[in-house]
Amino acid sequence: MTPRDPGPTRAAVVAAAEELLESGGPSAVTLRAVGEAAGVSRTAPYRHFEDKADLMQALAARTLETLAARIRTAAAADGPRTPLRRGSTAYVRFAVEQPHHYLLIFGDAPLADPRPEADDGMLALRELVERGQAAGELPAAPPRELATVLWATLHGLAQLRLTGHLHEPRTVDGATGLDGLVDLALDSLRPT
Amino acid sequence: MTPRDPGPTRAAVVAAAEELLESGGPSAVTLRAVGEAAGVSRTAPYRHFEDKADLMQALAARTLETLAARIRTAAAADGPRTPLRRGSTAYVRFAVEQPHHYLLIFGDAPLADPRPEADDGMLALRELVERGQAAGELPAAPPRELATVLWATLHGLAQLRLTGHLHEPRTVDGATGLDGLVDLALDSLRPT
DNA sequence: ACCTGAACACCGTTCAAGT
DNA sequence: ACCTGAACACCGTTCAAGT
Repeated sequence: MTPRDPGPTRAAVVAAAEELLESGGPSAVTLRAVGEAAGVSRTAPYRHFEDKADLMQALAARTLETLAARIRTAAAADGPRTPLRRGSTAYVRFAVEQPHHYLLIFGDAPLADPRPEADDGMLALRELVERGQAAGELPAAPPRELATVLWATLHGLAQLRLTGHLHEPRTVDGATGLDGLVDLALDSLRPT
Repeated sequence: MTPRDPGPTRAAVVAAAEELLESGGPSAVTLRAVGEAAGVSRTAPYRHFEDKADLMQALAARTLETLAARIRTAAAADGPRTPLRRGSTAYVRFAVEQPHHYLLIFGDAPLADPRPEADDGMLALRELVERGQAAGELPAAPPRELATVLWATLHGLAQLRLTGHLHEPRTVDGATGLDGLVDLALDSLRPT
């Protein structure tokens, strides 16, 4: 709580940025607003982050971990559907629930650091694919490439929806909206 | 050529914005730069467009038409591959060739007008799907939803690539990079 | 009707100065 | 080492004034 050592200020800055992003979207995250919400001046963040992009990347790293955890938790849960289907649904649901955070990690803005971890952070999807292949749910294509195709499909559905290009998907096969499209995509991916 | 009637100025503004977008990306498209490049003041565009978003939407509409034409032209061409595969490849190639224009129409920025034409502008993809179904290349799912899934996959591959999240896709089955992933996606979509 | 120049309310970032 | 306040170079947009 004491604003002396670097820890609290840095944590307060990150927390302020995260809250502003969630409540007001990316345009609400200005260093002026962040400083005010964190109780410091608008230039104080420069002592803890190189620039604004560096601060946003710290948020992105946290979000990426949360997304991977959601996928793995959903895949590990019980239920009539397969782990592949539960994990895929969890992906698009996370995007819809946290649109600004999702677009922060996979939106247009080129993250300063094109770190491979981001892709390998999508290792959770690779796990889903390998389980799906073992269960005979998916074609016997190279897992890495097949995971990329699955990622692209889930991301495409989510991003088009969040950006307003895909308006209110209709009910498909009893499932509603995006979930139904995810199921349709997985139904269409047949094993060899 | 005479800068008297509204036509030339408006056309010059659009042309200037288009050139700036292609050469310098979205951050280079400022009304000041547009005005200078068009030979008018920076506030002159306000006589022809409501605001900057309105100007960008005029560019987006043109780009959308170009993309649809590319898909249809590729599908109508001759070659060993099917129309579905040629059209799908043409989609991602357009995105890679014109990254800024592609992200203008399907990127994060919510177009002011969430017009249904954008989706129906993707009617070209719907046509591909219906031809693919008739040829026994695709599952017998509802064409509208299947076209959405195809769109999401192609868009996902393109957008992740353009934003740097998908770096240099490896060679897949002899085809290179993104084209190989498009082929893999279509290979995995099996008819019932 | 179209255009201009100054002005306004914002940004991110830099830097000399303080503790 | 950390923080501050003023300053700089940008934005989009508005508006009174000109032709």
